[in-house]
Amino acid sequence: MNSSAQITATIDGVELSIPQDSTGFTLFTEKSVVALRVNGELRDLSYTISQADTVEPVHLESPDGLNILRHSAAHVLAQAVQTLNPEAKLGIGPPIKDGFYYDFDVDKPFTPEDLRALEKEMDRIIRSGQRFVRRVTNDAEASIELANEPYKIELIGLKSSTQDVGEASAEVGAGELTIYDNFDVKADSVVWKDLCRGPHLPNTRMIGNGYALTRVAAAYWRGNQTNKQLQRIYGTAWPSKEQLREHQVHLEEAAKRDHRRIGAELDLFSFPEEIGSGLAVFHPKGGIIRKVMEDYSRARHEQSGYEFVYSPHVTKANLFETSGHLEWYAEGMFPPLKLDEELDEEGNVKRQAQDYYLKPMNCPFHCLIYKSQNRSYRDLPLRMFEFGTVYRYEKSGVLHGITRARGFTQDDAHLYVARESIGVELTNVLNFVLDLLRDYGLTDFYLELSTKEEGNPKFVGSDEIWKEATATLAQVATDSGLELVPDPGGAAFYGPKISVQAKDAIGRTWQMSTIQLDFNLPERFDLEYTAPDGSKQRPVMIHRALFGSIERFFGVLTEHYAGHFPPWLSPVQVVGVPVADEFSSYLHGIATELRSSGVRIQIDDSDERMQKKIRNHTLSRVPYILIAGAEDIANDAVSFRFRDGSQINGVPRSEAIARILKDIAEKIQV
RNA sequence: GCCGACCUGGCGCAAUUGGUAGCGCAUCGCACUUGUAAUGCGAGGGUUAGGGGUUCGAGUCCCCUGGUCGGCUCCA
Repeated sequence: MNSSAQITATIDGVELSIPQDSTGFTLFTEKSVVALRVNGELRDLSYTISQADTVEPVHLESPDGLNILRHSAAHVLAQAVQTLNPEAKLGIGPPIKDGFYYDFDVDKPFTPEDLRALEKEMDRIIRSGQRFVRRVTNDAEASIELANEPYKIELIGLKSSTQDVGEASAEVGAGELTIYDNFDVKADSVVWKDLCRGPHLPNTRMIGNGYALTRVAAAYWRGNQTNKQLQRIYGTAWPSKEQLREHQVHLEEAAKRDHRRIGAELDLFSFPEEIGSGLAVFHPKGGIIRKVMEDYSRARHEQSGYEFVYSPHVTKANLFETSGHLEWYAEGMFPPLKLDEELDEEGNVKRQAQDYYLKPMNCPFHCLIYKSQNRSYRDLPLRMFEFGTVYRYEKSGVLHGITRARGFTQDDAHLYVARESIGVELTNVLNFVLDLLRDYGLTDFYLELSTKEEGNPKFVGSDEIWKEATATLAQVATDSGLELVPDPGGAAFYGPKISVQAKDAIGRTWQMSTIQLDFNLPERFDLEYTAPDGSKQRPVMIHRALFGSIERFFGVLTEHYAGHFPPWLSPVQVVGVPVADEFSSYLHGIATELRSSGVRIQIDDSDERMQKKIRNHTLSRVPYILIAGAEDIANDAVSFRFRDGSQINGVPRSEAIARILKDIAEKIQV
């Protein structure tokens, strides 16, 4: 056998001489390599290496590898759908976090039974070991070949017109237009094909059994509300069945922590249908948690130089005309109340109605407070804080328990600062925010910096001030030492912002606090202060919410702790369980002592058995159960039982009391 | 707002092809007086989210309204 000509390429970081017809298959024989990265581009394993290429293997377990796995699974799903329903038209089918989806235009929506049938068909396709074969085509040929796929034709058109194809980049992305053929070796023929940029796994068999179809939902074609709705099937896919199972366990864990479920279980809050969608009432237990949160927040704000203000829930339209909300936020507001209209006998308007609106935001009110007197540079920074209840007419489909509601209370503050002190003030605010979040038990953060989109005329304020403010925000963020993720173009039209993203106990990320600069409202309200040189200057406003909304933060904490609130937040901090009735007066004595220090303690002297009491109070997440019987009393002691079932027996009474008080005071989780 | 699924005593669930609402927990009463996750017995409680329709008959079928859930879109 002749040795073929050699070429030189960098393979996995090493420069090697390799046969000139080398492909990923010949270079990497480990089964875990599913694709290649050639000169930075993802390629199929079958890609032929050229002279001077830099080639790296893509392992199945890597982020790229997982995406390829999931993308290939999406293809198999689409093939299964068209096998079972040849009339189904293909939309797009990209990989997403943990899985994939594929959109279809079908006459009848899919049912859960359809999903089971589709999984069966997918299994068959996977087991049949079809090869994914890449084929380069062109607009004209592809259009003929895919004449029955109107959505794909549209994508081809978009690609050639170089429009932004958004999520559809998985199908037609940059570069050549390609089709992937599914080649069935046994049948010796192409059994299915899809317009796709690739790359794919070499073979359907590699998808294995670590996948599942999860749900169906409608989705607008190309994400545009004015387009037709397609039926979307979501799936999840993993390198192994075990990893799939792990993922499912994680979802179950998340479901167990769902604040809507825990809120009902622990009797924290509810959404009575009589009140209306997205409007919650807090029950006594939820009320305690909320009050403690608010009290602590107030105390901290007080220490940090904030002044407390209050504003009404309704206002005449005029205020929101000045602020601009009616111009650009009207659809997020409840419709106006029309007041004081008077008609004469003929029904003609004698006196025109006044429109009043429920406030969707507090800032305009605070601007009026600012304006209530002439301000000096000596007054700045002026920090106004309010637990301001706002009402927003969220679309019915977006409501989600207490984290996305129609009425909620923001821990809102507006800081009016001189331009030159923005940096100092922002640093203070960010430190304040992080410090307070840590007190509530969130410790894992990163920051997101949302900046102006260059060249977009919607942004108000001079380039100069944007530049300066953005640089200041970036500096402050960098100084915090936290990871900073840029969000270019994500700024509001009126100013850049930093948002704090917090990870919860099971690794989910929640957007928490936002710190937002505003060049717009000071302008609209014509806010001024007198500078040392006697000139009138315009302050900059910083909007800042720490919890975002108390309700939302409450929901996040509920999920973070899975209802096991730390003692300082627990509605009932201690329950005393006597072994028998005769011991309850001893526990009442301890309760009196604890209660005088503000501890929320109850003695359960109902006539249930003590085992039952322990079960009940454990299920209701009481941090400390104090048990006392003859033994304990003899030693002037008490026995602790914790939520996890662990216990410490015979703790001297004074020690027990000291421990409880200390844990509460230091906000320790138990 | 759009698509789909769903709504049965306080909570979680059940009720063959439409045949006239059951269970567990919780609640109340009685007994038991207990050492670490459910003591026993008994009782009360729903006309099936609200309204309309089809039918001899509707929790089951159809329509409208409200609400919930999963997505889409939205969350300056």
